[in-house]
Amino acid sequence: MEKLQSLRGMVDLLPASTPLWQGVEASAREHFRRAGLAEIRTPVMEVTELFARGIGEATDVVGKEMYTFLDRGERRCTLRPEGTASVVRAALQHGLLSQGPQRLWYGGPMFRYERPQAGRQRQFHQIGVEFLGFADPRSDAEVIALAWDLLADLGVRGLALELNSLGSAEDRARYRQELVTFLEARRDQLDPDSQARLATNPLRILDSKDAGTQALLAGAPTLAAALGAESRERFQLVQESLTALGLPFQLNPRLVRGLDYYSHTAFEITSDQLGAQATVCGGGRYDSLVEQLGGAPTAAIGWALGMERLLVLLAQGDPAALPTAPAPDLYVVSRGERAEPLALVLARGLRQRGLSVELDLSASAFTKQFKRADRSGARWVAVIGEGEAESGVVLLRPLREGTGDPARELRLAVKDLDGLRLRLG
RNA sequence: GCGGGCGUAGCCAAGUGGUUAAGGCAGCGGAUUGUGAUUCCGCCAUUCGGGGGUUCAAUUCCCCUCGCUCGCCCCA
Repeated sequence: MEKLQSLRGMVDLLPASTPLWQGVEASAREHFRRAGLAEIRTPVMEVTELFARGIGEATDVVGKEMYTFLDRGERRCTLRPEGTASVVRAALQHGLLSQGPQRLWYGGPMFRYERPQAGRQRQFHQIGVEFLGFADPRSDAEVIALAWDLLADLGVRGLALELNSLGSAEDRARYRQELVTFLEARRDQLDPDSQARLATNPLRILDSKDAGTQALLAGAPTLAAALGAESRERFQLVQESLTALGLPFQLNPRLVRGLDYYSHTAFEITSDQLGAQATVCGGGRYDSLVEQLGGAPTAAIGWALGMERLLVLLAQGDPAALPTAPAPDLYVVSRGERAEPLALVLARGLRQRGLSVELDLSASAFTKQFKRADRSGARWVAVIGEGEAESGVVLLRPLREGTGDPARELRLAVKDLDGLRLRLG
């Protein structure tokens, strides 16, 4: 029989790595708590139209990367490829925005049908932030600082913050026209990918990696020059706020980002330690999305952070700084017909009092049980053998500090759970 | 979707066209039926990702396929 395996690009997170995930999640939660964000959880599946309309038909994500299928009711469904569209949909559906601006965060799996490679899986995980109803340039800085501080707090080094402004929808449309006019005249000098994008998504040509295309772009009209006075001033204010916060950023005029809904501020936090997929966190302003999805015009900005990519960076840092699985407070060994039930009761009683207790269920020789006790990393081992069962007294021996010192061993009544709890705490 | 590299046990890994596929780690059992270092002994791949072909004979050569991996595209 063929071995059953997980689907391509869908990876298991094994016990060895879950403490690290939990550590990152806990840290993110704490940062969000301090900044007054509320968590929102949306379904991993939505009607396809949400993404088609929200992200943009011409984008690669919608065009070729979505997991889309018909359910039993013939509805066209899609596994979410990103979080923003769902969050906006949920906010509109439940009238959240009529209660005022929303500072939200979310986390969870996203799905894109792509060829897996370093830092990219088909099911991957994002933590994201969406500020709905905030137009002030300071909100851009606040949102970006949230990502930056979280990453810094996690100990990630060597990050760069890249920043650009895509201008208003009108600026973009005007620039798009200028760019297309310029490039159409030089179409044959473009690489094939860029030629195709000329019709579908011309701004994306700006961050083409093709050397010839980049050379050509050196003489092209720039996005920065196409920004209207208002957009320019706004971008200036964002930069001033970032500077006031001490965030070092680099202007990257070629930073465009693939999703249609971005406007004004666009940013990425990148690392040169990630291989081809350098972006750990990306985001920007999307002032037109809420309206596009049927709501009132609402300014908004957010970002998403790739968990897998972040973990790659953490793994490159100091291993000792990473969270590992916690050791139990106590390991209980027992042997004998009368002892074993007592050990079971003891373990449960101490757990009910808040201790973490691992119970040896092997019924093997004490030597074996002690080896396991030692390897468990527990601070104490509790021993119940025939003698202890007879007298109703459990032997507690320290396994870490004070180990080997008979004076540090304790003997307490098995039934005195509160007393045991106190000594073991 | 396209290109490169790689698939021998849970992990690392040697190996050869020819009887029983090294070794290490981990695991399990025992030496030690009341005590955790170390050490010692034993067990742990009817099989070399899967299928087909060549051959007297294939893990080894050929083809296909699947998977992993790196890159392109794109994104977190």
